[in-house]
Amino acid sequence: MPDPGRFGRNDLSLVLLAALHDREMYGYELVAELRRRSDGVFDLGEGTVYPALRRLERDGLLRARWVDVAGGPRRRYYAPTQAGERVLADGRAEWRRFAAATDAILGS
Amino acid sequence: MPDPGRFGRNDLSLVLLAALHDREMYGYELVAELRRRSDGVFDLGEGTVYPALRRLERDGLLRARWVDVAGGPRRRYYAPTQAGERVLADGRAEWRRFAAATDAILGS
DNA sequence: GGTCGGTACCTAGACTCCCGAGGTACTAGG
DNA sequence: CCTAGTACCTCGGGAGTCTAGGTACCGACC
Repeated sequence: MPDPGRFGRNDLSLVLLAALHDREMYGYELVAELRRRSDGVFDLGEGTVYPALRRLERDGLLRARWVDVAGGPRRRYYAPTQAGERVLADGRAEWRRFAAATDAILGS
Repeated sequence: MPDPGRFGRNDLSLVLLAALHDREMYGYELVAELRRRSDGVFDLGEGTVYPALRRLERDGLLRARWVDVAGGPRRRYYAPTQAGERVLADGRAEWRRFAAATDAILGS
């Protein structure tokens, strides 16, 4: 389980949970989707995303299923579990407080 | 030099630079000031802050000076260098893009 | 046929760095 | 004395990001 309260950590987990909350996706798709939706800011390597997805699965926050695709490699689709949804909700609140605090220090 | 563009990294460095941009401070004071200004969100241990300050100094982003105080331990005051101010300015822009991207994924 | 690029997954290792736990030293108060 | 406060520091663990690779299959191009 991600450790809220640490500094600037686990933002990626939270972003992944949020994206997968909106729509079930597989890793490779997720990378492209995050790049698109973030306007290029989140340009993540696969070596970042795949381990993160497996951690979230290991921690019971995502469930995964393999899907065979004709004419291409099989895909591993991820979606949040109930626990994942809870962590997401908490994480959203946490993020808002963190962002507000950072804004307060950085100035607008 | 902090590496902008990485995910959830070096946020602390940026916050420290910003706080010290507003006013020269020493480490112990900085911890209290960040806690105050962030409404308790940034409750950092000294084991977090002192090494971060030394890293920033090592990288030429902060300059430090010792100040003797009557009736108490001496203090090490920090202020951003010119390079530090540049990194701060870049970091502010970077933070805004990062926060906007995160908000875009998390939803409001 | 061979090569290239795209899709889709994965691991290993380096590196950063946050944080908890401890340690030093001096002051002031009970 | 002993505790609490000020003020600095280091060490080690552990988590997590990223670069750099590797596997495998497909289709297209020359």
